[in-house]
Amino acid sequence: MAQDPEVGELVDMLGVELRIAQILADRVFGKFSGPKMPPGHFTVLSLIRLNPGINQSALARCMYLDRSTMVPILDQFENKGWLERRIRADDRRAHALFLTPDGEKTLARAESRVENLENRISAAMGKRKRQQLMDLIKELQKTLQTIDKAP
Amino acid sequence: MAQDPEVGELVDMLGVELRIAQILADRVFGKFSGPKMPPGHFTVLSLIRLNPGINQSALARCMYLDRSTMVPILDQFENKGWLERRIRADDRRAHALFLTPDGEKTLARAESRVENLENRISAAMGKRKRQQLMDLIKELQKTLQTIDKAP
DNA sequence: TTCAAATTGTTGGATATCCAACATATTGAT
DNA sequence: ATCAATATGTTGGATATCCAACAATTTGAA
Repeated sequence: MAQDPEVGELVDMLGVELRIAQILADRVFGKFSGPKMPPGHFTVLSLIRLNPGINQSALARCMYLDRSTMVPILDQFENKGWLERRIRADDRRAHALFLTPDGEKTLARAESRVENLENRISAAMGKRKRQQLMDLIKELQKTLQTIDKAP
Repeated sequence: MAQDPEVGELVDMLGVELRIAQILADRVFGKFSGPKMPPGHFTVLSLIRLNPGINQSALARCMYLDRSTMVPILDQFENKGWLERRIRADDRRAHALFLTPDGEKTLARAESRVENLENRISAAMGKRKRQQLMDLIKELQKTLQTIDKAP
């Protein structure tokens, strides 16, 4: 069978390479975290633990997702008993989010697998390069936000 | 209003940052390429131009998408008159893909907008850093593939 | 104070993606 | 030469995501 062409040699776009890297990262992450914990879901739990009482809109904003996307994710988590939605006394529109002990436990388990994965990446690429990549991705994020705001 | 927390300071995961960078890249790309040309679509046209006669499965593989995902995209493009599917004489299962002159023109127009965007990124980050980022993303891709194959 | 504007969570409709299953066609092992 | 295994394109069902619209609530300006 003839080899497939490699997109990387054909198209010089950061967006294209980012997409492929993310597909691969999600795939590998799935194997490490078990099939029950997609990567976005892990982030949701982490953010709630680190910002107890955060509301749904703020959570969506800091993950760059739509408010409405968060609803079914949180429904699932509530059904599994991983979090609680409490209506805030000072703003009865908003739901304050808190992890339950079960949610904490689930997050902790997933977290150790994630660390395991990041360690393997560090081992393969070198800690220094991994950090360099992380820094450059964040710089790209800032650059893109600037371009986005200034049309 | 209180500021939203920043996910970057809370979770140290390449996958999370990749996802955010890609969301921002897609958003900015949309403004540059017009609403009619999502980023994945641009890649499809590029790949067909650079590999005339490529079949749908090979195209999907080198974009890391499922075969079935390609079908509606190619349907759209065929309806717009941007490409042709020709059944191959030597393998009557496969459809060989070719751009029409209209497809070539559409791709060329999108391409110049993409270059424009990549140039703005280079200008903001510096050519050198942009290239460094590109190289590191590709290295991460290879690393993830290695980890994926060796469980 | 009042009332228009903005915010929050939600629903419904659209699109993109995956996976499993299928018919057709090709390949390869025996 | 046969026939099981594989590859191709497609469909249908599931999930994730976006956007637009909505009711309830809060905020802010006149």
